[in-house]
Amino acid sequence: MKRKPTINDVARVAEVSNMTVSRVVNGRPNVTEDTRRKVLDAMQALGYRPNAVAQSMRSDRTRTIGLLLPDISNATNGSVARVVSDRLREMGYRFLLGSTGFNVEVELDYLKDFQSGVVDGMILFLANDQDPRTRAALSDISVPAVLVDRSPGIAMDRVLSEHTHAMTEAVEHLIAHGHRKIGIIMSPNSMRPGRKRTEAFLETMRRHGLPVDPAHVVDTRQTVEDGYAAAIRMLTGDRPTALIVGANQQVFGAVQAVRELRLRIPDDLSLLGADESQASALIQPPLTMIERDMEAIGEAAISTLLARLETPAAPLQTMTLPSILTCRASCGPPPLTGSVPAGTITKGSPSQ
Amino acid sequence: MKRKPTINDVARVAEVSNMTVSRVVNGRPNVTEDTRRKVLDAMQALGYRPNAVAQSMRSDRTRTIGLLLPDISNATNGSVARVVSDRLREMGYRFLLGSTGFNVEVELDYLKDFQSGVVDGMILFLANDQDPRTRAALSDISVPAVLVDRSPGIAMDRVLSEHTHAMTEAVEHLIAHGHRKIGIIMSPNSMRPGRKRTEAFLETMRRHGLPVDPAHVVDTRQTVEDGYAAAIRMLTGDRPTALIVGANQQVFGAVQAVRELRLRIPDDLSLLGADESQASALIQPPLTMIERDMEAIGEAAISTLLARLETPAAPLQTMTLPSILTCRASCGPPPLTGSVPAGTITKGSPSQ
DNA sequence: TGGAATTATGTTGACGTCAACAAAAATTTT
DNA sequence: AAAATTTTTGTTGACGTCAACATAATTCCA
Repeated sequence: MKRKPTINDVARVAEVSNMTVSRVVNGRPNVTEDTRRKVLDAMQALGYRPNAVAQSMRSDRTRTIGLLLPDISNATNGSVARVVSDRLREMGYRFLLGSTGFNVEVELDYLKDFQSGVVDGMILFLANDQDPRTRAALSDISVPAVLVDRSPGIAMDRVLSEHTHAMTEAVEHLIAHGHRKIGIIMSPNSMRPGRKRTEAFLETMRRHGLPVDPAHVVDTRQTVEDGYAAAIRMLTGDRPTALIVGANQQVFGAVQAVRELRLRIPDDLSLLGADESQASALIQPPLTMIERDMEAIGEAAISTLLARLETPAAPLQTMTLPSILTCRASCGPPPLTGSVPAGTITKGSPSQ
Repeated sequence: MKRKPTINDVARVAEVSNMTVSRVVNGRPNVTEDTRRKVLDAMQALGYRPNAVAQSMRSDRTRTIGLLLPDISNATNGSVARVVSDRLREMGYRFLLGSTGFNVEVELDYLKDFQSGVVDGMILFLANDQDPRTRAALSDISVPAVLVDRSPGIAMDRVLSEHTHAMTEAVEHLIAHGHRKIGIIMSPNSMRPGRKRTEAFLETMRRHGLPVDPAHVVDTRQTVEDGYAAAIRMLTGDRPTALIVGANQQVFGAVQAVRELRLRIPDDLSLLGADESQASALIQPPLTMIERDMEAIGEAAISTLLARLETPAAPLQTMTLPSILTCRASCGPPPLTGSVPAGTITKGSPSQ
């Protein structure tokens, strides 16, 4: 593994100046076919590759984008990463990844690091858009950045998901099935999806005059384990007849909890999930879910960012992408026995 | 978003030389507490961050590692990426990701790109270790690299999985249950796991004197769709009584196929999967699987690579990590009716 | 207190590339 | 064939940092 040849080495071998080599490398005009040949031969002979670091140094552009995600091992994040990777490669960009583990300190580290000149721009799926340190870091950022589904109240380019409609529809779907006691497990308020979805849930329940047991509204970390623990707790004792699990990984934990408690879906419990598109193919019965197209979100983030790099002075942009409720087989009428209050009439359930 | 301050700007403000600033930044000794204070104040005031590109230029080290994976959206790859990300961050490295989509051309592009000085080393989960172009690219690589579970026959640092034992055990597990017609769906021979596992399958069947229907040995791309298609094809008509699905994503497709064909697991078909650790938690019944600790593999790759960076001249290293067969509930005796040839005696099935 | 030893700070140049300008060679024009 | 133009090639310096060396300031000890 010998020293890498530089443009000067090529120049020496080809018996031209380094500038001529540079012209050949960059496909500039005004080089004789003859000279070009000599240079290409020399490059070939030496196995020359332009040094990207030196190029970045000269041009002050790295052709690298940073992507910050809470957890790359999670398939939802993974599909974002894939589309980001693919699109960026097509556009001739490299791609620096940071998996923050939902940890604010780690996130702040990455935000700092990405401002040391290693990336031309960044796409941020933050773990927390409310922490004052994060907000401070965001407000004097020195590199173009696109925020994805977070709203820290700082003027930035953003790609948002619409959460309110879909959650409202989801809750009303359950209500239409006759549910009155509905529980929700959600990611923390420090993330926009959890915030918006919980808000929409509470608001919809309120509008329908349905009481919400505080013990049936849980926000917790976005992991299988926490989803499991929350579901176990909520489903033992005075349990709801329907459960909304609003964050991707948590769905898996909740399903596991339901199985262990020997509850049948949807006979004993209606389960309504969110975001984890693979789950629907795997879990029996297929889950009714609030879904969003993570790949489209990734694409939107990239095109927003690349547009920004192209036109730094353009006005800030916010794109909003929909969430949709996809009905499958995990929701039905509540069980007639058990915790349904006497006197309640189960309304005819709509076709699922 | 103003021009980024340089070390010289800090020097001017602090009324010292740039070298003094450099010393402060890098925590070098021989700086008066007084001067250090002045410099730190100036850095603070200007919001100075050292330019990583210039540092790389100077030191010829980027503190960045490249990771090449077939598909980052896949949870198995994702968990590798996570551990790589975490460990590298701890060690003060950045992390450049390439998701190749199982595409050799893309892979070659990345291999070239990663040799332009943007990374200090790379970890390679190649899509193909047999393609002559890939092998050529690997044999005159100019950056330290660790190959993960690939063996192109080129002397390199490697982290391998042991496949033969686990697959042999898996096949014998099925044989002990009484299966004689066993099918296998596997990733292509261009990847070591597919190669080794198929070999072990065939060898074990041979040793037990069991015939193998060529239509029951399929290798195909490592996707849900291809796993589904292969399973549908194999399970209609003269189907095996047990099916081994040896590549992670394919398992999901196969399960879907089994459900659509209304086959019960394990009553109608024994199913034995591999690698997809999350599947066991999600799929009912829990699948008996050949498993390996992808995080350990990721850790091993990193420590091998970092050791190489530390000691470039050390002898090449190969680490081998185990696969283990974990029995759950998806394998049982073959159905008595149907395709079991007359006269065959089903042997007592061992406790699963 | 003066000179040696130590500590603090500064100056120069190089990493590899390429823009900007400069010079040389080839081509066209008159 | 000399001048003007165009095309090809070359030279210099700067991007930001820091090692190596150089110098200035301080401390130490006889």
